[in-house]
Amino acid sequence: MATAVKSTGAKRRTASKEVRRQQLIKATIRCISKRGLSETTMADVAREAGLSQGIINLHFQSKEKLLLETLRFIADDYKVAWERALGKAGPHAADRIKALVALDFSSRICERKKLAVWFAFWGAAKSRPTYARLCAERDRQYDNKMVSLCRELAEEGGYDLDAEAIARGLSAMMEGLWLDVLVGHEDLDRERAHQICLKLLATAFPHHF
Amino acid sequence: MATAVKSTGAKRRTASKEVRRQQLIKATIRCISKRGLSETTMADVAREAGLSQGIINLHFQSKEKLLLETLRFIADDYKVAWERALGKAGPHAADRIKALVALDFSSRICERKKLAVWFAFWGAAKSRPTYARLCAERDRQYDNKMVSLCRELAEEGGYDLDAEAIARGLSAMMEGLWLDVLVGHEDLDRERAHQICLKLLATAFPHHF
DNA sequence: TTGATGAATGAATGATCATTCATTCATTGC
DNA sequence: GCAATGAATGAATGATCATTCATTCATCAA
Repeated sequence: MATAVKSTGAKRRTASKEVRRQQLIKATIRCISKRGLSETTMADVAREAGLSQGIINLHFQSKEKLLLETLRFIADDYKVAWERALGKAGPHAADRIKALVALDFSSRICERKKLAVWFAFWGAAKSRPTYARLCAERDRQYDNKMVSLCRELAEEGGYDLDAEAIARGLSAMMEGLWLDVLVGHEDLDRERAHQICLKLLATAFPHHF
Repeated sequence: MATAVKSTGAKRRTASKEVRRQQLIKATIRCISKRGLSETTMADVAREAGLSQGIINLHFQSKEKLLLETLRFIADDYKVAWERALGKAGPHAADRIKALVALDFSSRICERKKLAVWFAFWGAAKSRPTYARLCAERDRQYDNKMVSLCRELAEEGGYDLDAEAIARGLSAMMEGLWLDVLVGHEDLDRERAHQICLKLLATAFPHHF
Protein backbone atom coordinates (compact mmCIF):
# COMPACT_ATOMS: atom_id res chain seq x y z
CA MET A 1 0.00 0.00 0.00
CA ALA A 2 2.66 2.50 0.95
CA THR A 3 5.19 1.22 -1.55
CA ALA A 4 4.12 3.80 -4.15
CA VAL A 5 5.51 3.58 -7.66
CA LYS A 6 8.61 1.46 -7.72
CA SER A 7 10.31 2.34 -10.97
CA THR A 8 10.28 6.12 -10.48
CA GLY A 9 12.34 5.73 -7.38
CA ALA A 10 10.02 8.12 -5.56
CA LYS A 11 10.60 6.27 -2.32
CA ARG A 12 13.55 4.22 -1.31
CA ARG A 13 12.49 1.22 0.62
CA THR A 14 15.65 1.19 2.67
CA ALA A 15 17.33 4.06 4.39
CA SER A 16 20.14 4.46 6.86
CA LYS A 17 19.47 3.93 10.52
CA GLU A 18 19.95 7.60 11.29
CA VAL A 19 17.47 8.78 8.67
CA ARG A 20 14.81 6.36 9.85
CA ARG A 21 15.29 7.31 13.47
CA GLN A 22 14.82 10.99 12.67
CA GLN A 23 11.79 10.22 10.55
CA LEU A 24 10.22 8.23 13.37
CA ILE A 25 11.01 10.83 16.01
CA LYS A 26 9.39 13.55 13.94
CA ALA A 27 6.33 11.39 13.41
CA THR A 28 6.23 10.85 17.17
CA ILE A 29 6.22 14.59 17.81
CA ARG A 30 3.30 15.06 15.43
CA CYS A 31 1.40 12.22 17.07
CA ILE A 32 1.98 13.44 20.63
CA SER A 33 0.83 16.92 19.72
CA LYS A 34 -2.29 15.56 18.07
CA ARG A 35 -3.21 12.72 20.37
CA GLY A 36 -1.24 13.17 23.59
CA LEU A 37 1.54 11.09 25.10
CA SER A 38 -0.32 8.06 26.35
CA GLU A 39 -2.82 8.00 23.51
CA THR A 40 -0.02 7.74 21.00
CA THR A 41 0.35 4.12 19.93
CA MET A 42 3.15 2.45 18.04
CA ALA A 43 0.74 1.92 15.17
CA ASP A 44 -0.08 5.64 15.08
CA VAL A 45 3.55 6.63 14.84
CA ALA A 46 4.33 4.04 12.19
CA ARG A 47 1.33 5.12 10.12
CA GLU A 48 2.25 8.79 10.52
CA ALA A 49 5.73 7.96 9.24
CA GLY A 50 4.31 5.92 6.37
CA LEU A 51 6.03 2.77 7.55
CA SER A 52 4.99 -0.54 8.98
CA GLN A 53 4.07 -1.85 12.40
CA GLY A 54 7.28 -3.44 13.53
CA ILE A 55 9.57 -0.63 12.40
CA ILE A 56 9.83 1.09 15.75
CA ASN A 57 10.94 -1.95 17.66
CA LEU A 58 13.49 -2.52 14.93
CA HIS A 59 15.04 0.91 15.41
CA PHE A 60 14.28 1.74 19.04
CA GLN A 61 13.68 -1.65 20.71
CA SER A 62 10.74 -0.33 22.71
CA LYS A 63 8.15 2.41 22.92
CA GLU A 64 9.75 3.73 26.08
CA LYS A 65 13.05 4.23 24.28
CA LEU A 66 11.34 5.96 21.37
CA LEU A 67 9.73 8.43 23.75
CA LEU A 68 12.98 9.06 25.55
CA GLU A 69 14.80 9.73 22.28
CA THR A 70 11.99 12.06 21.28
CA LEU A 71 12.39 14.06 24.47
CA ARG A 72 16.14 14.15 23.94
CA PHE A 73 15.55 15.37 20.40
CA ILE A 74 13.41 18.35 21.34
CA ALA A 75 15.70 19.20 24.24
CA ASP A 76 18.71 19.23 21.90
CA ASP A 77 16.75 21.17 19.33
CA TYR A 78 16.00 23.83 21.93
CA LYS A 79 19.56 23.98 23.18
CA VAL A 80 20.97 24.37 19.69
CA ALA A 81 18.46 27.14 19.04
CA TRP A 82 19.40 29.22 22.07
CA GLU A 83 23.09 28.71 21.59
CA ARG A 84 22.75 29.87 18.02
CA ALA A 85 20.65 32.85 19.14
CA LEU A 86 23.42 33.85 21.53
CA GLY A 87 25.96 33.40 18.75
CA LYS A 88 24.10 35.89 16.58
CA ALA A 89 23.38 38.41 19.34
CA GLY A 90 25.67 41.28 20.12
CA PRO A 91 28.15 41.20 23.00
CA HIS A 92 26.14 43.26 25.48
CA ALA A 93 24.28 41.36 28.19
CA ALA A 94 21.06 43.26 27.51
CA ASP A 95 21.08 42.25 23.84
CA ARG A 96 21.82 38.68 24.72
CA ILE A 97 18.95 38.49 27.19
CA LYS A 98 16.70 40.13 24.63
CA ALA A 99 17.70 37.47 22.09
CA LEU A 100 16.88 34.62 24.47
CA VAL A 101 13.48 36.04 25.30
CA ALA A 102 12.66 36.69 21.65
CA LEU A 103 13.63 33.13 20.80
CA ASP A 104 11.24 31.65 23.35
CA PHE A 105 8.35 33.39 21.65
CA SER A 106 9.50 32.93 18.08
CA SER A 107 7.31 30.89 15.76
CA ARG A 108 10.10 28.34 15.50
CA ILE A 109 10.08 27.50 19.23
CA CYS A 110 6.72 28.65 20.55
CA GLU A 111 4.52 26.58 18.28
CA ARG A 112 1.66 24.67 19.86
CA LYS A 113 2.93 21.41 18.40
CA LYS A 114 6.22 21.63 20.27
CA LEU A 115 4.74 23.14 23.42
CA ALA A 116 2.30 20.24 23.61
CA VAL A 117 5.20 17.83 23.56
CA TRP A 118 7.11 19.68 26.26
CA PHE A 119 4.14 19.72 28.59
CA ALA A 120 3.25 16.15 27.83
CA PHE A 121 6.67 15.12 29.11
CA TRP A 122 6.65 17.53 32.02
CA GLY A 123 3.28 16.16 33.01
CA ALA A 124 4.68 12.67 33.10
CA ALA A 125 7.94 13.69 34.75
CA LYS A 126 6.87 13.16 38.34
CA SER A 127 6.37 9.44 37.80
CA ARG A 128 9.22 8.97 35.31
CA PRO A 129 12.53 9.88 36.86
CA THR A 130 14.28 9.55 33.52
CA TYR A 131 12.14 12.29 31.97
CA ALA A 132 12.59 14.46 35.02
CA ARG A 133 16.36 14.13 34.85
CA LEU A 134 16.45 15.09 31.19
CA CYS A 135 14.16 18.09 31.71
CA ALA A 136 16.02 19.23 34.79
CA GLU A 137 19.33 19.09 32.94
CA ARG A 138 17.92 21.21 30.14
CA ASP A 139 16.69 23.80 32.64
CA ARG A 140 19.90 23.85 34.57
CA GLN A 141 22.07 24.82 31.62
CA TYR A 142 19.65 27.44 30.40
CA ASP A 143 19.07 28.93 33.82
CA ASN A 144 22.78 29.15 34.52
CA LYS A 145 23.26 31.10 31.33
CA MET A 146 20.37 33.39 32.18
CA VAL A 147 21.65 33.98 35.70
CA SER A 148 25.12 34.90 34.50
CA LEU A 149 23.71 37.30 31.91
CA CYS A 150 21.50 39.02 34.47
CA ARG A 151 24.42 39.29 36.88
CA GLU A 152 26.54 40.83 34.15
CA LEU A 153 23.85 43.32 33.27
CA ALA A 154 23.19 44.21 36.90
CA GLU A 155 26.86 44.84 37.46
CA GLU A 156 27.60 46.88 34.34
CA GLY A 157 24.35 48.83 34.69
CA GLY A 158 24.89 49.52 38.37
CA TYR A 159 21.54 48.04 39.34
CA ASP A 160 21.02 47.09 42.94
CA LEU A 161 18.95 43.92 42.77
CA ASP A 162 19.03 40.17 43.24
CA ALA A 163 20.10 39.18 39.75
CA GLU A 164 19.68 35.49 40.37
CA ALA A 165 16.09 35.95 41.48
CA ILE A 166 15.32 38.06 38.43
CA ALA A 167 16.86 35.45 36.14
CA ARG A 168 15.06 32.51 37.68
CA GLY A 169 11.85 34.46 37.80
CA LEU A 170 12.19 35.34 34.14
CA SER A 171 12.83 31.73 33.13
CA ALA A 172 9.84 30.61 35.15
CA MET A 173 7.68 33.33 33.66
CA MET A 174 8.53 32.18 30.16
CA GLU A 175 7.57 28.61 30.99
CA GLY A 176 4.34 29.82 32.56
CA LEU A 177 3.54 31.91 29.51
CA TRP A 178 4.13 28.88 27.30
CA LEU A 179 1.54 27.09 29.37
CA ASP A 180 -0.89 29.97 28.93
CA VAL A 181 -0.30 30.00 25.18
CA LEU A 182 -0.88 26.25 25.07
CA VAL A 183 -3.89 26.00 27.34
CA GLY A 184 -5.44 29.42 27.38
CA HIS A 185 -7.84 30.95 24.97
CA GLU A 186 -6.83 33.06 22.05
CA ASP A 187 -6.41 36.35 23.89
CA LEU A 188 -2.83 35.51 24.72
CA ASP A 189 -0.75 35.08 21.60
CA ARG A 190 3.00 34.84 21.21
CA GLU A 191 3.35 38.54 20.64
CA ARG A 192 1.52 39.48 23.82
CA ALA A 193 3.46 36.93 25.86
CA HIS A 194 6.69 38.36 24.50
CA GLN A 195 5.63 41.88 25.49
CA ILE A 196 4.85 40.76 29.01
CA CYS A 197 8.38 39.45 29.46
CA LEU A 198 9.84 42.66 28.10
CA LYS A 199 7.73 44.63 30.58
CA LEU A 200 9.24 42.64 33.41
CA LEU A 201 12.72 43.33 32.09
CA ALA A 202 11.86 47.00 31.74
CA THR A 203 10.89 47.28 35.39
CA ALA A 204 13.99 45.39 36.50
CA PHE A 205 16.49 47.04 34.15
CA PRO A 206 14.88 50.38 33.25
CA HIS A 207 17.96 51.84 31.55
CA HIS A 208 18.29 48.92 29.16
CA PHE A 209 14.79 47.89 28.09
CA MET B 1 -10.14 -9.47 52.27
CA ALA B 2 -10.88 -5.81 52.85
CA THR B 3 -13.90 -6.49 54.98
CA ALA B 4 -11.87 -6.30 58.21
CA VAL B 5 -13.57 -7.16 61.47
CA LYS B 6 -17.28 -7.05 61.02
CA SER B 7 -18.67 -6.84 64.52
CA THR B 8 -16.51 -3.90 65.67
CA GLY B 9 -18.09 -1.79 62.99
CA ALA B 10 -14.65 -0.45 62.06
CA LYS B 11 -15.76 -0.14 58.46
CA ARG B 12 -19.19 0.46 57.13
CA ARG B 13 -19.75 -1.47 53.98
CA THR B 14 -22.13 1.06 52.55
CA ALA B 15 -21.79 4.79 52.38
CA SER B 16 -23.59 7.61 50.68
CA LYS B 17 -22.83 8.39 47.07
CA GLU B 18 -21.14 11.66 47.93
CA VAL B 19 -18.80 10.09 50.47
CA ARG B 20 -17.75 7.36 48.08
CA ARG B 21 -17.16 9.82 45.26
CA GLN B 22 -14.87 11.95 47.43
CA GLN B 23 -13.06 8.87 48.66
CA LEU B 24 -12.45 7.72 45.09
CA ILE B 25 -11.36 11.14 43.88
CA LYS B 26 -8.82 11.42 46.68
CA ALA B 27 -7.52 7.96 45.89
CA THR B 28 -7.21 9.05 42.27
CA ILE B 29 -5.11 12.05 43.24
CA ARG B 30 -2.75 9.85 45.21
CA CYS B 31 -2.48 7.41 42.32
CA ILE B 32 -1.82 10.07 39.70
CA SER B 33 0.88 11.65 41.81
CA LYS B 34 2.54 8.29 42.35
CA ARG B 35 2.09 6.64 38.99
CA GLY B 36 1.12 9.36 36.53
CA LEU B 37 -2.10 9.96 34.65
CA SER B 38 -2.03 7.24 32.02
CA GLU B 39 -0.36 4.68 34.25
CA THR B 40 -3.17 4.97 36.76
CA THR B 41 -5.56 2.08 36.26
CA MET B 42 -9.03 1.59 37.63
CA ALA B 43 -7.71 -1.28 39.69
CA ASP B 44 -5.04 0.97 41.22
CA VAL B 45 -7.58 3.56 42.29
CA ALA B 46 -9.98 0.98 43.70
CA ARG B 47 -7.16 -0.69 45.65
CA GLU B 48 -5.90 2.68 46.92
CA ALA B 49 -9.43 3.42 48.15
CA GLY B 50 -9.73 -0.02 49.74
CA LEU B 51 -12.70 -0.91 47.57
CA SER B 52 -13.40 -3.34 44.79
CA GLN B 53 -12.88 -3.38 41.04
CA GLY B 54 -16.26 -2.37 39.76
CA ILE B 55 -16.81 0.47 42.21
CA ILE B 56 -15.64 3.26 39.93
CA ASN B 57 -17.95 2.41 37.09
CA LEU B 58 -20.73 2.25 39.64
CA HIS B 59 -20.12 5.81 40.83
CA PHE B 60 -18.56 7.49 37.80
CA GLN B 61 -19.67 5.37 34.82
CA SER B 62 -16.24 5.58 33.19
CA LYS B 63 -12.58 6.27 33.83
CA GLU B 64 -12.76 9.40 31.71
CA LYS B 65 -15.49 10.82 33.95
CA LEU B 66 -13.53 9.97 37.09
CA LEU B 67 -10.54 11.89 35.76
CA LEU B 68 -12.67 14.83 34.81
CA GLU B 69 -14.26 14.96 38.25
CA THR B 70 -10.81 14.75 39.78
CA LEU B 71 -9.65 17.74 37.78
CA ARG B 72 -12.79 19.61 38.76
CA PHE B 73 -12.11 18.73 42.39
CA ILE B 74 -8.60 20.16 42.53
CA ALA B 75 -9.68 23.19 40.54
CA ASP B 76 -12.46 23.88 43.04
CA ASP B 77 -10.12 23.19 45.93
CA TYR B 78 -7.74 25.80 44.57
CA LYS B 79 -10.45 28.33 43.97
CA VAL B 80 -11.87 27.95 47.48
CA ALA B 81 -8.37 28.37 48.88
CA TRP B 82 -7.64 31.65 47.13
CA GLU B 83 -11.06 33.06 47.81
CA ARG B 84 -10.61 32.26 51.49
CA ALA B 85 -7.12 33.77 51.45
CA LEU B 86 -8.58 36.97 50.05
CA GLY B 87 -11.28 36.88 52.70
CA LYS B 88 -8.68 36.81 55.45
CA ALA B 89 -6.38 39.41 53.91
CA GLY B 90 -6.65 43.10 54.67
CA PRO B 91 -8.38 45.57 52.38
CA HIS B 92 -5.24 47.02 50.75
CA ALA B 93 -4.38 45.74 47.30
CA ALA B 94 -0.77 45.11 48.27
CA ASP B 95 -1.80 42.86 51.16
CA ARG B 96 -4.22 40.99 48.97
CA ILE B 97 -1.61 40.34 46.31
CA LYS B 98 0.81 39.25 49.01
CA ALA B 99 -1.78 36.81 50.32
CA LEU B 100 -2.34 35.25 46.90
CA VAL B 101 1.36 34.81 46.31
CA ALA B 102 1.94 33.34 49.75
CA LEU B 103 -0.90 30.89 49.16
CA ASP B 104 0.63 29.57 45.94
CA PHE B 105 3.76 28.59 47.83
CA SER B 106 2.09 27.39 50.99
CA SER B 107 2.50 23.77 51.98
CA ARG B 108 -1.22 23.29 51.50
CA ILE B 109 -1.18 24.20 47.80
CA CYS B 110 2.40 23.78 46.65
CA GLU B 111 2.84 20.14 47.56
CA ARG B 112 4.40 17.85 45.00
CA LYS B 113 1.39 15.54 45.13
CA LYS B 114 -0.98 18.23 43.93
CA LEU B 115 1.46 19.85 41.53
CA ALA B 116 1.96 16.49 39.87
CA VAL B 117 -1.76 16.26 39.28
CA TRP B 118 -2.00 19.76 37.84
CA PHE B 119 0.81 19.14 35.40
CA ALA B 120 -0.47 15.72 34.48
CA PHE B 121 -3.70 17.36 33.34
CA TRP B 122 -2.00 20.32 31.71
CA GLY B 123 0.20 17.88 29.83
CA ALA B 124 -2.85 16.12 28.48
CA ALA B 125 -4.80 19.32 27.82
CA LYS B 126 -3.74 19.84 24.22
CA SER B 127 -5.39 16.62 23.12
CA ARG B 128 -8.35 16.78 25.53
CA PRO B 129 -10.40 19.89 24.92
CA THR B 130 -12.47 19.20 28.03
CA TYR B 131 -9.42 19.41 30.28
CA ALA B 132 -8.23 22.51 28.49
CA ARG B 133 -11.57 24.23 28.97
CA LEU B 134 -11.62 23.49 32.69
CA CYS B 135 -8.03 24.66 33.18
CA ALA B 136 -8.57 27.78 31.10
CA GLU B 137 -11.62 28.69 33.14
CA ARG B 138 -9.66 28.32 36.37
CA ASP B 139 -6.93 30.58 35.02
CA ARG B 140 -9.33 33.16 33.71
CA GLN B 141 -11.01 33.83 37.05
CA TYR B 142 -7.74 33.93 38.92
CA ASP B 143 -5.99 36.11 36.37
CA ASN B 144 -8.88 38.56 36.32
CA LYS B 145 -8.64 38.94 40.06
CA MET B 146 -4.89 39.43 39.89
CA VAL B 147 -5.19 41.99 37.12
CA SER B 148 -7.74 44.05 39.02
CA LEU B 149 -5.61 43.98 42.17
CA CYS B 150 -2.52 45.10 40.30
CA ARG B 151 -4.47 47.86 38.60
CA GLU B 152 -5.76 49.04 41.97
CA LEU B 153 -2.29 49.04 43.46
CA ALA B 154 -0.79 50.81 40.46
CA GLU B 155 -3.43 53.51 40.69
CA GLU B 156 -3.37 54.09 44.43
CA GLY B 157 0.43 53.93 44.50
CA GLY B 158 0.83 56.26 41.56
CA TYR B 159 2.94 53.76 39.64
CA ASP B 160 3.34 54.26 35.93
CA LEU B 161 3.33 50.77 34.51
CA ASP B 162 1.30 48.24 32.55
CA ALA B 163 -0.60 46.64 35.43
CA GLU B 164 -2.16 43.97 33.27
CA ALA B 165 1.23 42.84 32.00
CA ILE B 166 2.61 42.70 35.53
CA ALA B 167 -0.37 40.68 36.72
CA ARG B 168 -0.26 38.18 33.87
CA GLY B 169 3.49 37.95 34.17
CA LEU B 170 3.20 37.24 37.87
CA SER B 171 0.59 34.53 37.37
CA ALA B 172 2.73 32.93 34.69
CA MET B 173 5.81 33.12 36.90
CA MET B 174 4.02 31.30 39.68
CA GLU B 175 3.02 28.50 37.31
CA GLY B 176 6.57 28.31 36.01
CA LEU B 177 7.95 28.15 39.52
CA TRP B 178 5.55 25.34 40.32
CA LEU B 179 7.01 23.47 37.40
CA ASP B 180 10.52 24.10 38.66
CA VAL B 181 9.58 22.90 42.13
CA LEU B 182 8.04 19.78 40.62
CA VAL B 183 10.69 18.89 38.07
CA GLY B 184 13.82 20.64 39.23
CA HIS B 185 16.36 19.49 41.70
CA GLU B 186 16.29 20.34 45.34
CA ASP B 187 17.94 23.73 45.10
CA LEU B 188 14.59 25.38 44.48
CA ASP B 189 12.26 24.90 47.40
CA ARG B 190 8.96 26.56 48.14
CA GLU B 191 10.58 29.25 50.22
CA ARG B 192 13.02 30.27 47.51
CA ALA B 193 10.27 30.28 44.89
CA HIS B 194 8.18 32.53 47.12
CA GLN B 195 11.10 34.94 47.54
CA ILE B 196 11.59 35.14 43.79
CA CYS B 197 8.00 36.28 43.33
CA LEU B 198 8.35 38.85 46.06
CA LYS B 199 11.47 40.18 44.36
CA LEU B 200 9.49 40.70 41.18
CA LEU B 201 6.83 42.56 43.11
CA ALA B 202 9.48 44.63 44.83
CA THR B 203 10.90 45.81 41.51
CA ALA B 204 7.44 46.56 40.14
CA PHE B 205 5.96 48.17 43.26
CA PRO B 206 8.98 49.36 45.26
CA HIS B 207 6.97 51.42 47.79
CA HIS B 208 4.83 48.46 48.77
CA PHE B 209 7.07 45.36 48.85
C1' DT C 1 23.66 -13.02 -12.59
C1' DT C 2 23.99 -14.54 -8.14
C1' DG C 3 24.42 -14.79 -3.37
C1' DA C 4 24.88 -12.31 0.85
C1' DT C 5 23.43 -8.67 3.87
C1' DG C 6 20.45 -6.23 6.38
C1' DA C 7 16.17 -3.21 6.07
C1' DA C 8 11.18 -3.61 6.21
C1' DT C 9 6.88 -5.91 6.66
C1' DG C 10 2.58 -7.31 9.01
C1' DA C 11 0.12 -11.26 10.88
C1' DA C 12 0.18 -13.49 15.20
C1' DT C 13 0.87 -13.45 20.26
C1' DG C 14 0.22 -12.33 24.78
C1' DA C 15 -0.31 -8.78 28.28
C1' DT C 16 -2.87 -5.17 30.20
C1' DC C 17 -6.93 -2.96 31.31
C1' DA C 18 -11.78 -0.82 31.24
C1' DT C 19 -16.17 -2.39 31.66
C1' DT C 20 -20.09 -5.56 32.65
C1' DC C 21 -23.18 -8.04 35.43
C1' DA C 22 -24.81 -11.89 38.21
C1' DT C 23 -24.35 -12.39 42.89
C1' DT C 24 -23.60 -11.08 47.81
C1' DC C 25 -24.33 -8.17 51.51
C1' DA C 26 -25.98 -4.28 54.66
C1' DT C 27 -29.60 -1.32 55.89
C1' DT C 28 -34.24 0.25 56.62
C1' DG C 29 -39.21 0.33 56.92
C1' DC C 30 -42.94 -2.52 58.18
C1' DG D 1 -38.28 -11.01 61.98
C1' DC D 2 -38.96 -10.15 56.91
C1' DA D 3 -39.02 -8.28 52.54
C1' DA D 4 -37.26 -4.59 49.73
C1' DT D 5 -33.74 -1.53 48.29
C1' DG D 6 -29.63 -0.35 46.63
C1' DA D 7 -24.49 -0.50 47.65
C1' DA D 8 -20.54 -3.40 46.75
C1' DT D 9 -18.14 -7.22 44.88
C1' DG D 10 -14.95 -9.61 41.63
C1' DA D 11 -14.78 -13.08 38.01
C1' DA D 12 -15.46 -12.91 33.19
C1' DT D 13 -15.34 -10.43 28.75
C1' DG D 14 -13.65 -8.08 25.04
C1' DA D 15 -10.84 -4.34 23.29
C1' DT D 16 -6.54 -2.26 22.74
C1' DC D 17 -1.80 -2.38 22.16
C1' DA D 18 3.34 -3.43 22.44
C1' DT D 19 6.21 -6.77 20.86
C1' DT D 20 7.89 -10.77 18.11
C1' DC D 21 9.50 -13.14 14.15
C1' DA D 22 9.13 -15.69 9.85
C1' DT D 23 9.07 -13.86 5.47
C1' DT D 24 9.80 -10.50 1.71
C1' DC D 25 12.41 -7.20 -0.53
C1' DA D 26 16.25 -3.96 -2.03
C1' DT D 27 20.99 -3.27 -2.58
C1' DC D 28 25.57 -4.28 -3.68
C1' DA D 29 29.93 -6.88 -4.19
C1' DA D 30 31.95 -10.42 -6.80
